[in-house]
Amino acid sequence: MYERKIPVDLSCPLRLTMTLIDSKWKSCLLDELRNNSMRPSELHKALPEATPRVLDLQLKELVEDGLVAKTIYPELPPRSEYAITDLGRSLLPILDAMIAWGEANKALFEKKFSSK
Amino acid sequence: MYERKIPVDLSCPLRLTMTLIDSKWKSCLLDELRNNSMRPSELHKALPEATPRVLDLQLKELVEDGLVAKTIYPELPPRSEYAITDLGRSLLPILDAMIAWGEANKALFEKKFSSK
DNA sequence: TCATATACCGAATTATTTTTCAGTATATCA
DNA sequence: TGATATACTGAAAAATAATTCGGTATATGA
Repeated sequence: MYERKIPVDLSCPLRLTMTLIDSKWKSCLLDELRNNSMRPSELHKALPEATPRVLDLQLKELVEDGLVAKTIYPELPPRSEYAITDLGRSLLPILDAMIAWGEANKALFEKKFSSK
Repeated sequence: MYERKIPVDLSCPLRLTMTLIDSKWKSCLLDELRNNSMRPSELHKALPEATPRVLDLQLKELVEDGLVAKTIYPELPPRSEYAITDLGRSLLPILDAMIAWGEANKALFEKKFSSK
């Protein structure tokens, strides 16, 4: 796994919160898990633009950070499930606010980003 | 300026909102500007860990995205000021929620990130 | 036996962001 | 004159994140 060379600054609570969720798919993963536990293959179906690899990597970090819990069922073929934790759930109001903001302002940015 | 090769997906309002603020210093810049317009040198004093270069680059993007407005005073030595716009201000409740979350959960992550 | 589904992992490559460094310009002040 | 402060820029390098590809394992069912 990648070892950071420049340490994250924790003295800024904003940076701390951002650090936990600002990877490409983390916020979407938390949003998907808000209602149900899901298996990796289901998450991939729900977020088809993400490669299974990146979901796997980011789920692992979410688990490390305590926002998501992983359960492995010792079956074959293998089965595992990811569930949001209470800590992860406590971020949902923030995600909800971002979703609402994005919906309210979507039109403003559609043109702008089409070229980006 | 860097030209994106992989386009940003706008169909997800969460991704849209994240995209606008998830650079290293953008959220901190918006937070600094909430009460007063500030000059680049003042912002650098307020965020001493950020290089002037990166603040400059990210301010430019915030201006492009309409979250911050720039005023240039035709004086010498040169003076310019950055102010948060109404659109930028509408993100502050989200930042406030992130700040509150970060403060509430800071202790949990202090050890974890000391090695990261 | 062979293909399938499932979850996972390693490593190389590519994409993106941030840092670093060396500049530009110009009035003011010592 | 020469140092200073201010805002800004270009370009290369370094750091970080994401993508791509190929491989592991194993029971089940054809």
